[in-house]
Amino acid sequence: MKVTVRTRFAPSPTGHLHIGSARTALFNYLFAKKLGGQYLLRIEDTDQNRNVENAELGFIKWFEWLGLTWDEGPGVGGEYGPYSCMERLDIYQKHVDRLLAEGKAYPCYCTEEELEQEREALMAKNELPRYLGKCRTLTDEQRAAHEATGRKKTIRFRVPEDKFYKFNDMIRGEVEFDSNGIGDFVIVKSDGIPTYNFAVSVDDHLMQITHVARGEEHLTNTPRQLMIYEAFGWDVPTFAHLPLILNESGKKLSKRDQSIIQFIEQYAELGYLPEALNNFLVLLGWSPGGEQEIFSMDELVEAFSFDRVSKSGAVFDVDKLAWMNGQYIKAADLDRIVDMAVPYLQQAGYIGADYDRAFVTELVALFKDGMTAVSQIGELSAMFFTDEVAYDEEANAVLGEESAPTVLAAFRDKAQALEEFSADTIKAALKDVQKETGFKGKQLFMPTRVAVTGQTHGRDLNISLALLGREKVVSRIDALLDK
RNA sequence: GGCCCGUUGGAGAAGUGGCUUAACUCACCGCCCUUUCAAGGCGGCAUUCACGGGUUCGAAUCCCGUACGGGUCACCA
Repeated sequence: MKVTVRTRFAPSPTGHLHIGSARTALFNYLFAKKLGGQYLLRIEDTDQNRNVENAELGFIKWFEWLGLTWDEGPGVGGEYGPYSCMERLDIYQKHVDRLLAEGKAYPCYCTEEELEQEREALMAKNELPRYLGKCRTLTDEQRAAHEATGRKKTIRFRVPEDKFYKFNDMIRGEVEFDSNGIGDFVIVKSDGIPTYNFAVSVDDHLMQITHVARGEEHLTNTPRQLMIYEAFGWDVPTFAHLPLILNESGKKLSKRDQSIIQFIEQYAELGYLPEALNNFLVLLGWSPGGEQEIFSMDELVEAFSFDRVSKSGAVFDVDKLAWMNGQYIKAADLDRIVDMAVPYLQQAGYIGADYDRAFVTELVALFKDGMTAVSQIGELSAMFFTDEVAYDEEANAVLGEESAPTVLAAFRDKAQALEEFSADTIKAALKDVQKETGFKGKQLFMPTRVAVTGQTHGRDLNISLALLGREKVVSRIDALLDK
C-alpha cells in the first residue's frame, strides 16, 4: 500500500503568528498538497509558563487569513486527535510508563540548584555543561527515600552510549550525531508535563506524520527524537531542516527584533495581501529555478520541492516584500483594494460611515498602481481632505521658480472659467496655459502640482485635480498668490 | 569551548566538472517613453564564485586545510 504523505506544523501558542512560523507552515502545506497528502496543525502547548490565554485562537485566525488551512487539527478535528498536547497527557503517560518499565527512562530527583551547580562546576573545569547522570543508577531504596521526602522529580531518558545517530535530511543530506555529546535529557518535567522532544516524537508517530519540516534550530534536537523513536521501535519520519530567516545583520530573527515587522497580523494591519506574503515567504530559502517569481498558490503547490531549498540562511528583505505586495495590489481587483482602503480612510477621519463609494473608488484607482501597502492610502490621499496645504523645502523651491506665479495665475483663471471641471478639461486648460504663458513641461506642471498638492511627486495630475474639485484647487492657488 | 551547519554581487538566488565571457528578481544608477509625476520599457551593476592548496586536459562546481558567519548545547519550543 502506498503511504500517503502527512506533514504538520506544531507551533507553541505564544500569541502571534510569526513570519518564520508562517513560512515553515507554508512549506509543510505545499509539500503535502503537492503529493496529495494531508497537512495538519497541532498545538504544542506543553510550556505552562509561556502559554498565552486564547493564543490559539489568534494564530489560527491568521493561518486562515493566509489560506494555510489544515486537513486535521484544531477546529476541524480528525481521527488522530486531540490536536493539542495538553489534551494528550494520558497518551504521553502511557508511553512514559513503558519507557520506565523497560529501564529506558528513569526518575531524576536533582533540584534546579543542584543542576546549576553541576553546570557551573563543569564550566569551571572547562568541560561542556551537561547532565552527568547522577540519578541514573539510583537504587530502589534511594528512590523510595527521595519519594518519601516529597522531592519533585523529572523523568529522564537514558541516552545510549557510544552510538551514532544518523539521518538523511531532505535539505542537508546525511547528518550524524554522537550520542556521547548528549546527556540524559528530561522527557517529563517536574510539573508532570512532557517536554517538547518527547511530546513531538510521540505525537508525530501516533499521527502518522511522514515528513517533518522545521527550522534549522531543531537540527540538534533530532538525535534526541531519533533515540525516542528507537526506544519505542518506531519508524522514523523524514526530516527537512529549513534555513533560518535572518535579519539585516545576519542573525536569526528574534521575536524581540525591532528592525523587522515579524508578525503576520501586523502585515495584515498594514494592508499586505496574503498572497503576497505567501509568495515572498516561499522565496526565503526556496527557489523555483526558473525565471518566474510571482506564483499563485496553485502554482506553488505544483512547483514546490525540498530539493530546491537552500542550506544557508536567508536575509529578510523588506524592500522586496514591499515590491511583491505592490505587484499583488496592482493585479488585484479594484473593488477589493477599495474595501481594504476604506478603513484606513475612515480611521484618518477622511470619510465617514456613509462615504461616497464612487469617489473613494476613483481615489483608490488613482493610487492603486503605486502603492506598496494599502495602508499608504491615508498618507497618499491626505491632500484631498485637508484645507491647508503644507509646503516643504522642496515644494517651496518649485514655487520659487520664476514660471510659478505666471503659470498659477493663468491656470487659476482657466480653472475658474471651466464649464466642467474634469480630467479632460483640465488637461485642455493646462494646454491653453502653456500657449498663453510660453511655459511648458516641468515649468508648467510642477508649479501647478506643487501648489495644489504640496508634493513634488504624485500620480496623474489631471485626475488628481479633477478629484480634488475646482473649489479646493482654486482656493489653494489663491492662497499662494495672495502671499 | 564541544557538536552541527553554512559561505556565488547590497539582498533573494540560478548554477551539481566543459553549453558560464556566472541566469533571473529586489535595491541602486543611467537612458527611453510621458509637455510634469508615477507606472512601464531598455541598459549598467560579480573578469569572478570567502581564502589557500590539491585532483583534472578543464572547477563556482570534487578533495583537504584556514578564515569568517550562524545554529545548538534548558524541567523553551
